[in-house]
Amino acid sequence: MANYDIKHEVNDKYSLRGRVFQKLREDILSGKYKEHEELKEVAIGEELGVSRTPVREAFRQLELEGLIQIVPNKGAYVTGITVKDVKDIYMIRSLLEGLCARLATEKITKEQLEEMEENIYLAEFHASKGHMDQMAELDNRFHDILYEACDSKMLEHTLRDYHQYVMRVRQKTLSNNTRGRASNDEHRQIMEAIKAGDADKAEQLANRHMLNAYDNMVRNGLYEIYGEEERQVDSDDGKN
Amino acid sequence: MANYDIKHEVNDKYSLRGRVFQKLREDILSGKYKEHEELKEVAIGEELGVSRTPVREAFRQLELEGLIQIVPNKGAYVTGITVKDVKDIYMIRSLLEGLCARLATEKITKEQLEEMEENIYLAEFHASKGHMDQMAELDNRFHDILYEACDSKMLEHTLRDYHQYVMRVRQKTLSNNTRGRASNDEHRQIMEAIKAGDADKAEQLANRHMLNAYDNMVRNGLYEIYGEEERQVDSDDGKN
DNA sequence: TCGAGTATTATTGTATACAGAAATACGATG
DNA sequence: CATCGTATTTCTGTATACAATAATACTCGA
Repeated sequence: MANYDIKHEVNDKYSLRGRVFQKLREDILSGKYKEHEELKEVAIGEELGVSRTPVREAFRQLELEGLIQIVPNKGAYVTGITVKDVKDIYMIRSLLEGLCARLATEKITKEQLEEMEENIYLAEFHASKGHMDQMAELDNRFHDILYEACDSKMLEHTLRDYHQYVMRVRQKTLSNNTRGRASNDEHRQIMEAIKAGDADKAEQLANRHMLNAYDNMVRNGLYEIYGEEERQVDSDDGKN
Repeated sequence: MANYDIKHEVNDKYSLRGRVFQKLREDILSGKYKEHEELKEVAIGEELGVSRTPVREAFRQLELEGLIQIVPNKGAYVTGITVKDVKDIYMIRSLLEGLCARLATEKITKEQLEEMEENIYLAEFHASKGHMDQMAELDNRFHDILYEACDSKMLEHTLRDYHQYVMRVRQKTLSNNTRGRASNDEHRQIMEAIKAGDADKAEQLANRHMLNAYDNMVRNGLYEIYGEEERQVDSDDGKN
């Protein structure tokens, strides 16, 4: 039987629809389109030089990703992320990253483990140099490896979704160096627990890692700036 | 600021696309379209008396829901659920339903609590009568209330997705009456913990509720029938 | 001046037409 | 008879045309 297990992210990057989808997602995540902004099919289409058809299809996908909301016969609006959403996501991620680490302890391959070690090593280097961009990228990659390593496409998919979602909040403004190092230290601990085959510890550490990231985010001003629950978040400093 | 919080399930049931989407989802979940079966746009369109446009848009949504997989320039294929997927989902749900119950303990409204009590009461009645259809419906509704009650649209959304996903497996073949009653008993315990404001207990009970449902599913033959990991699941008896 | 009702416009929803890719059938050639 | 290449067919991908709906502007009367 054929293996239909194409990498999820592929999403047809060579079709117009795929490109529109990716472009819009990026623009929403990067903040080009503000919360509650209306996206008009023709306008987007003209901007990207395509007709409404691929735009509409991309819209349907973005809606399911939770990035926009389509009101029938009215329009498509960029969904807002509230402070509470972010909090909820970190709660959920805390549990699921824990589970992921637990599963990864059993399933991780030698290659994945090696890439993890390398990732942590590299991150240390960049931390010492203050290269925040690379830090962020390595951080993302670390979690990605973990997601792959758990060997559960369901869990992987969910975690990726959430991870991507909160990246909206992290945006350009990267975390401060202090959290960057602490985060990397936590990565190392998680890695070592996995390496040692201690699933319980790995789970617990991954769990805390998320909660720490959230705490840090809160301390760094998310709540001070956008205090009220209903307020929308524009950016933050949380380092996961 | 307008409240865009439309009910998630609405999905535009009065547009052609919405109807196509729902119909296809139902047909996939009910097993009318088998795993790996190819869905052709024109065929579906003709069957439902609509053009390809709404069908295509529905396809894009179904893909994101994970029910079909679209291969560019080739076609749309019904995705398979492996036994491992089901297992993973129950693991994930166990954690998240626990969290959901915990949150609900704080946030549940009087109306929701009342509906829950009514639900359990009714389910008891139908259990005694052997009305399996109603039991299944009430079971779904119980979890739905819980999802609403946690007051977290992120969590609610994720749980609904998973819930729907495993319903594919449950399909027509409903659980045996024994599990139905046990399940309802567990619902009652969860409800009572929530009512008593005991979040820890509610979490723990909801947690176990999922694991029990999974165990029951396994005992009822899921693994005996479709023993190998890679095998696709057609149906089962798990009662969540 | 205000408001109800209506015309107008803008935008989404759907159907269809056309283009391009993939699968299949077919036939020439060795 | 096998096989490669090419026509044919069947699909999906995209653009456009048309219909329906919602928002807006306008007119007329009180």
